[in-house]
Amino acid sequence: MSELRDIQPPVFSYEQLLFQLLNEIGIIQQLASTAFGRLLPHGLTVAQFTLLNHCVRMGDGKTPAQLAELLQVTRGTMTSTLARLEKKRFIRVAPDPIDGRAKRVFLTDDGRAARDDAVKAAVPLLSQAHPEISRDMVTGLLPELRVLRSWLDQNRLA
Amino acid sequence: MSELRDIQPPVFSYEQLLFQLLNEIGIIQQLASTAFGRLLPHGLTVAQFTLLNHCVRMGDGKTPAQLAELLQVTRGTMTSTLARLEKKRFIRVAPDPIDGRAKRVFLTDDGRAARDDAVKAAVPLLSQAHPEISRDMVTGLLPELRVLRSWLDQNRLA
DNA sequence: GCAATATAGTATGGTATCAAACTAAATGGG
DNA sequence: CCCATTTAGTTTGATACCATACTATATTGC
Repeated sequence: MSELRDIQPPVFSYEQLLFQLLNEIGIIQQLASTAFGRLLPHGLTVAQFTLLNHCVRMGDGKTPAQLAELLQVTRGTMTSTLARLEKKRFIRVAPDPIDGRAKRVFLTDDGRAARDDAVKAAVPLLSQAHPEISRDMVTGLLPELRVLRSWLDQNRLA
Repeated sequence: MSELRDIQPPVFSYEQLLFQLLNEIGIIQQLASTAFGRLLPHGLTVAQFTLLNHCVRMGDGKTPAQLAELLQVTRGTMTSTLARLEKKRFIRVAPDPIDGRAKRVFLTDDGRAARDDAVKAAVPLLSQAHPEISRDMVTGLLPELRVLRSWLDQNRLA
């Protein structure tokens, strides 16, 4: 049936495919983060949890500017998220003793506990994905998505 | 050097890996959509473009409820996006002749043109990803991410 | 030293988003 | 037929986010 002369050019251009990919990623993000947000305890939002989680896993004591950079949000957004977490007493913000412009962000015991609660609440949801989303699929996707993220990161097109 | 008894258990649990994956996806979404949003013409936002794009590609005349479902946002969000697009005269919203509760959403010529302009503006950005993000990588990722999206979609955990 | 520049953080205004509460219209079971 | 329930859409209040413009402190070049 199929002959050499029947080979068709790609139906989608590279740009169309990449656009579809980013679209798919956008919807996944939306679904995952609303589902996750719904089960977070202590009135935490996804953004707030992300910050607490970062401090637990990567260590606290960073400046707001560093956190904004690492979590890929603007400094204005970080100002707002930090203020909300501080009001909940989940973090403490202290002036930097050396640089008069800067501040330093520290976890409180309550913050650490809230983060642990949130992790506990999330595990059952994540577990449900198995076996439809296999471990191999996840480990296969991760490095490729890291390449994509890293490219976007470098070509910040700002 | 390496012996059978040296085989280690997985360093990360399935849940941790999946969480990392969703995290990566979240950051990619953030970076891509801010970059994309910056170059959209006619004061379009990503959400507004997404709606116009859907109407061009999948046909117009749908109800707000259908659009909300298809684009994975709440009806409240759709109400807001439709109002903004209507104010720009990029869509027209008409009452459904049969169902007195419903409305129908139609593209205007201006809306179609604005969407085309936006696509033209986006292509150079997407092209820049080549060859770091290969076509094969994109075509490889797409079906797997569709599986993930589809799982999230079905288990809406709502 | 000091003026120009860079960097840290904040404030403002606008869009997107959700959840929850609401109105109006359709549908279905006595 | 009518009341209860469902469905379509809107409104409100809150958070997140960006862009832009601003203040204050540091750094650098001369």
